[in-house]
Amino acid sequence: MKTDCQLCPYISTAAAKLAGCDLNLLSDNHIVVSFKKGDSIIKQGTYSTNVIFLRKGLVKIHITGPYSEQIVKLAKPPTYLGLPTTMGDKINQYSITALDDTEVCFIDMTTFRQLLKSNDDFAFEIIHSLCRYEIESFRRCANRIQKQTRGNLAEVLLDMSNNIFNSDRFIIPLSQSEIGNLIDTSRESVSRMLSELEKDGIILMQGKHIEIVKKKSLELISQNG
Amino acid sequence: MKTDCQLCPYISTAAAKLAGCDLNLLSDNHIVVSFKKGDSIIKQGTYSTNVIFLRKGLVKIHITGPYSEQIVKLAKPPTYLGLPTTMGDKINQYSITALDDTEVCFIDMTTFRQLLKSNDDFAFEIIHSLCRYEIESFRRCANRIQKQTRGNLAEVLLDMSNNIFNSDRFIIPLSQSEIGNLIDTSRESVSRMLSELEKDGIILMQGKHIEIVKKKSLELISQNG
DNA sequence: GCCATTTTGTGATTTAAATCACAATGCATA
DNA sequence: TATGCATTGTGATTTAAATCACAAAATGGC
Repeated sequence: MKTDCQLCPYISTAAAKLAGCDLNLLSDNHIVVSFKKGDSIIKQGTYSTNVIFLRKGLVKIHITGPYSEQIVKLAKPPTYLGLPTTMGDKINQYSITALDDTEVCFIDMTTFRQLLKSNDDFAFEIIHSLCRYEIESFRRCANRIQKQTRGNLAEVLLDMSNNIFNSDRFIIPLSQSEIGNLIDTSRESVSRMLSELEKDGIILMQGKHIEIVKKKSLELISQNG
Repeated sequence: MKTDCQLCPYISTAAAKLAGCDLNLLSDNHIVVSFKKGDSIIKQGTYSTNVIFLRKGLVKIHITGPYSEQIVKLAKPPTYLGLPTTMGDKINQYSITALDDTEVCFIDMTTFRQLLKSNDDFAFEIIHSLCRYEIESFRRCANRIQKQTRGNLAEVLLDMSNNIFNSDRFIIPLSQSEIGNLIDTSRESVSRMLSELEKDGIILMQGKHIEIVKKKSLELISQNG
């Protein structure tokens, strides 16, 4: 399905810098695709010539580690995905899987490069966001390594609440195994710690439904360990 | 000290894409500065309006974590440093410290942006390298988390041998505490494991001088442990 | 060359969290 | 609605590695 990018409510900061014919070029050279929860959007090791723009939904980025699959981070709209792949050797260096019903634009790489060439502001925005990702990833790594499991779990819950769902009540989009994988701990530990948090009245859980009751306490745990 | 970038033996892949007057612009708007081992090149939290090009030497990038200073990675020439800072809010988001006598170019941010504008290939090279950094950082994080200490230590030694010094004999540019910090383990564990590796005849150590004797074994440990 | 400071080596003890084991619950779909 | 598979909860045990404690070396400045 082609769409007119002029009218797109999900248009990215970078694409917003594109005017007239550049935007038409983008309109003419992309396809919107829907994915259902659990669907694989890109798969590590496969070939790709598209940049992906995540316009709606939620995804996880995961990579094959020395022993097992490792979730690197969650990504929410609006964001470009798969840039490293298309810029480099065209082989996907990581996988992206939908955690929820998701819509993405597949943008032809040649088009994308053309836009970078013809529009400095667009290029600058892309560089800007890549730089932000780098800092985020430094920070995330330092946190995960230095904090204990309790702190990391608290941080993930806060991240979901503050940045992804913008609400204190939401449905956790990951299984406990996946959370464990994301914060580098075992499924059992996640289970135990969620129980503890509930026992302490900090959160309320009902299946995957969660409510953060004492956000301040959770923030303290996130900061102190 | 200003230098003519035309003649620079350390010119970056990106800058190599610049022709004539663009290269003169770069020549006129940068300063080469030398740092001695241990000197701080940029310090987290301070203000900066320069991009840094690492032309000679070796540096560590480190960030203030929730508990302690964390070494994120080592960087060797040729590479740009501090891009995220200058692209974003101008406050350094991490520190860079020389591990050896080092030479860097301070490039004025306005100049750098101008080059990005006027030369697509330059911009594309920058984007390309930022993408590579992102993938590397995903990979590094997955490795550190999944491997046990032995494996991570082996990997760092191999990285130094293969990518930094291009030799099986070199002088370790970090203290054991710093290595511990880099691979997320304690100083004592690093000491113990280096001793073990030596006892097993895999490496030979004399102070900070190290020789990798059985590289194959070290690679096996890096992969499996 | 001497002294202070930093770095390293190694044993003993503690600890956070993994792993194992198994039951219970939820969920999807045939 | 029944059947099977994936997810979750919780106790018991094991384990890798941190921490503590102290001595020995090495390094650097004066």
